[in-house]
Amino acid sequence: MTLLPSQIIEVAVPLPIERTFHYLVPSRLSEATAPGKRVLVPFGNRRLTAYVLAIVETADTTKLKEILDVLDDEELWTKKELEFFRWIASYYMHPLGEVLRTALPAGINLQTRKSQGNEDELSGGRSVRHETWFRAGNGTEPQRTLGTKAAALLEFLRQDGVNSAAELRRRFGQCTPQLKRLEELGLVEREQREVYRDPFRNEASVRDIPRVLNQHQQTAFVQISSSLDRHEFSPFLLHGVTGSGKTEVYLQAIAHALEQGRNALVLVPEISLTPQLVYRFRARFGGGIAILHSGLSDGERYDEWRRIRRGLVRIVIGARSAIFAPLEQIGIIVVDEEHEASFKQADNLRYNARDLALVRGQLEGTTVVLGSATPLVTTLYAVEQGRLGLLELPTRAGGSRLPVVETIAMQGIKSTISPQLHQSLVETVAEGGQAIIFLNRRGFATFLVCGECSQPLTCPNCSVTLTYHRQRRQSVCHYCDYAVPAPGTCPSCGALELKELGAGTERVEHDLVELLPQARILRMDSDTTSGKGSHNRLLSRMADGSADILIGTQMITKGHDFPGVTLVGVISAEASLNMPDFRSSERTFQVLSQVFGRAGRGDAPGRVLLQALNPTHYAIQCAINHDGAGFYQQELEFRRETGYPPFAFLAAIGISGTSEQNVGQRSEVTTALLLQLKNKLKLRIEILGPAPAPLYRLRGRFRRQILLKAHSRNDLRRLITDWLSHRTPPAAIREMIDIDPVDMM
DNA sequence: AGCACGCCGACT
DNA sequence: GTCGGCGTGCTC
Repeated sequence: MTLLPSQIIEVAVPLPIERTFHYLVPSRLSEATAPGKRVLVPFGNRRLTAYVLAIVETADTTKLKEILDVLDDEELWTKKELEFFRWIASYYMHPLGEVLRTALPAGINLQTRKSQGNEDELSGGRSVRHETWFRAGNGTEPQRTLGTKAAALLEFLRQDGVNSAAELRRRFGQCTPQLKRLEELGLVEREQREVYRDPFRNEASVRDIPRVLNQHQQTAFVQISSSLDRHEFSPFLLHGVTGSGKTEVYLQAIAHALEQGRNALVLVPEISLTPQLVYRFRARFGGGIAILHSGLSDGERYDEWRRIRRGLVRIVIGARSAIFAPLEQIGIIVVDEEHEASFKQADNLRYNARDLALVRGQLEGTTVVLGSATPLVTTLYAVEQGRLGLLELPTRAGGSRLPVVETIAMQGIKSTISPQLHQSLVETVAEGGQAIIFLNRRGFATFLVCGECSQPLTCPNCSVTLTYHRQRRQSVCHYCDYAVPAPGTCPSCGALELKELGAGTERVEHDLVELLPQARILRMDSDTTSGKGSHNRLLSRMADGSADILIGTQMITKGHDFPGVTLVGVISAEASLNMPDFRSSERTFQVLSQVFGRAGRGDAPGRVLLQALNPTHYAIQCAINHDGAGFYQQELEFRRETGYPPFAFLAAIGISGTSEQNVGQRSEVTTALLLQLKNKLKLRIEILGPAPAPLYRLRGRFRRQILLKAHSRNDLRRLITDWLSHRTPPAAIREMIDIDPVDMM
């Protein structure tokens, strides 16, 4: 008797372990086993889901265990997709098993549980919903035993073919006994079909036809479609001012890909905020669209995933995680508003979907379109370097003008609302118009700024502005609890006058209620939109004219248009410049540009009043003058001088401890390590924030970020690999962000 | 991530 | 004399 050599497979487990593992496949399962499927494996004294990566030829067979089961009938991923996930795992230094788990819809995995004794049970694993369908069978009809309802049912099934139980019930009322009887007689047959829970089940769709493109749109479209015809990786930046008709270009480019028999993947920042975009896609293309976003239930998400996997979907629209959608034959990947920070996943696997779109596009040989009115500095640099093609839409499709922005220097003005803005608000409300007040700070808090040199009081440890607590007469750092008594003089220039600045939305609301007691005022920020649907409720109150003034944070710059708004006020436009982030000027420029774009959307150009203590910063000036080119030029100059991206590579490394008690110890180890690395590798190391004590308690899990900067990708990689191979490495050092993968192409 | 093994303080 | 803290190491 010859013993067949057992099949050996390589698997990844969804645990923070870098290694992969080998298992034996018993012959009864060898047929069913394939790369891209999940298997149930014994692991330690547990059992868990593992992902089959490959069938391997040789391995040390001595201490291998056998897999227990194969969990999928069909492969979850293709070879190409597995390659993509391997790339991600290596690039973000994240265990492959965890990458694969995050790429899967929630709830699909079998949970790990104890396996002592025999009553241990498998939990988890999303159920597939089944529905019963009936068709006419070929049994012979008995005389007179069929009731009228049964006869009618049979007749209907013979005429109409296969029908679902739900449909039959809708037509014939309660008919289960009759169907059962017919089935016994062999006159009907029953089958089980999978149902896909459709989140749009109840939405009627209106047809939408392609619009005539203007000259710029046409040029962009021609370039994209000819790149589609070439069937190779070609990345573009679609740089179009607000209202320039980027969406129409996407739609027609996607239509072209569909004509080629290829599919389209569309990434949007926050899909719940862009219902009109989804609506337009559905109106244009009808069915065959899958929508993936956070509002879906686990079941719906799983169903959409399966529809995509089975090729029932031609277009996938979704937020960042949609980059993992199991769509095959992709012709085009669109990343709308590519500059948006929400494309970054901020925990666990810290990927940037915008970057991954380029990587996937390269792996699959597709066209990639990054669209934005205010692209990332990095993106424009890539254009400059010839790594991205540039498509420009410099004019608004409707021909409306960008608004004229008036600046109000706040030097010497005590209140949060300047007299000019106050006056304009009074007039606007009196004329029955609406106004938006924008500021990028929540709450009531203030900080101290020198009236002479405009330097804010900052924390010596964390370089964030200190929050001024009026009652305590203290300035406090909300990161590290550093506190100083409110000083009488400016620490940088010695001037005597320090003023309170940086009022939040709450404070502005409070002040406006006092200034305009008659006006109906709304506030929209993350504090007022936490409830489900509250976001839409606020927006509709603005839309139907039952509010006069909307105060809000960045949130109001996204999603809905406000056609009734004739006045936009910007409070402390420079506040976001004080963030401890090398991109603070980039963010400021982007946000202000968006706010201004919002102002000019209606028929009238709209009026913008911009309040700032010191509006001379180039980010503010360029936004005011709608001078994108000027901003990018100056910003690149600044980046070059300071050695920030795109001229250097950055990684943020998180060190996490498991409990509050060992935090102190861990952070000491960490600091020592950091100093070693700094000296040994001559790397610049910037600490973004010292262990923020209040955060330990908040999160139960300590996390501290350290920004590592290297002058080449290899330096950075070596640095982190060295660190990881250190004898006693701090746990979980595997978070890399902000490395632009375009540079790899 | 779990979970076992292993070594030092206050308790039935 | 034990119970139990978390530090360290391993999982095919």
